[in-house]
Amino acid sequence: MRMSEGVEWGLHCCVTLAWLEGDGPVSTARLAASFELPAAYLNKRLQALVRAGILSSTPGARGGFQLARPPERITLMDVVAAIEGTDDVFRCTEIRRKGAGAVASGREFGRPCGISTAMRKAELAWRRELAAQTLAEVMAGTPASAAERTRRWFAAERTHT
Amino acid sequence: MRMSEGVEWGLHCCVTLAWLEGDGPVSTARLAASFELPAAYLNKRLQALVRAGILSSTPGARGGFQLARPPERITLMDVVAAIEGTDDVFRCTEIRRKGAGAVASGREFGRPCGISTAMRKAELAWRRELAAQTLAEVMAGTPASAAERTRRWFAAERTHT
DNA sequence: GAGTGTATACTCGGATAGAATCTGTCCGAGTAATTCGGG
DNA sequence: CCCGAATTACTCGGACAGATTCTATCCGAGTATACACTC
Repeated sequence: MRMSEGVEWGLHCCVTLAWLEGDGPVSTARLAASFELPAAYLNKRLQALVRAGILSSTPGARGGFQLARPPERITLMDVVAAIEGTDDVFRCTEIRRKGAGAVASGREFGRPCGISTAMRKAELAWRRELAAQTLAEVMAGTPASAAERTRRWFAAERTHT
Repeated sequence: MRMSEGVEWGLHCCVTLAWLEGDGPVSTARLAASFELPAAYLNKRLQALVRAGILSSTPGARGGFQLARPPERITLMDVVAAIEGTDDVFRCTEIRRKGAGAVASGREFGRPCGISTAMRKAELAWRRELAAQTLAEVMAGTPASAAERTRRWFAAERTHT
């Protein structure tokens, strides 16, 4: 079980877009170049973030992506849900009803099985923790030099293109 | 991202083995039949639980699997770790060092990136919750009729084979 | 200089292909209980 | 009745195949800007 790489990409791109706020939209190609990622594939993930309302995209020349709302109002849960989907990680397939359980009175299965609820409980703790952390808080924990360097890199890119 | 079905299988098998404690080892074939699962594949997962020290296996005729320790001392985390492995779900690939970050002073990357630590924090909450729940507690939440029915099913199997 | 048409630079979405992982099957080797045959 | 060999019923582990998901690429369509060209 592993989380898609797209989550890491999406989070880093959101942080970058936050640092570049006010410079107008940033194209997929430049974002991809800044992390050495495949542009077409990254674009698919950014589109998912747009559908989730985290980014906004502007088509046409000098178009691209920018944050749809301030980083204080974007949680890690938002980004993970947008890219990984909202399905439970543990999916109960109700094997308790098969075989030995097939002869049981249907009434016994009125409530979800204890295993399913226990797993869900742990998963909710994970989601709660993700929802408690905003992009702004994560950004606050990174050195200012990184933000500054990123801004310079994109400014340079813009001129010599 | 989804958890392997083997976790559900493993948990249900552990609960069943706990209910059948004292009846001696239970073979893969009978466990598989009781949930209508493919025996050979289930066996692989049970082996993983043995390697993790959760189950013990006895080879030879009338062999099979049984719990290696009481269900009070088996947590959901134990079972998940045995089957899914102990790798982090979110794996940081350090894309911050690529492209725009390549020119940065190496000193800036002394600490892990904020995104990585934030994701890890959420994951630890998940693991903590899994480790807090024992198999015995999960069993306590299931109706006694299910335990009784399971015991009867296995007793019947044993006689007419 | 204003208006128009064309080129350009993007996003968007689908189709598709390759790689990795998950699920499932099969077989040979090892081990212990059971059964059978000979003394 | 006892001992030993063959049979049986399991686990263990690897090799392998199919299905699903992840990663990646490509292309056509739509849209907005920039540029050039005409009047």
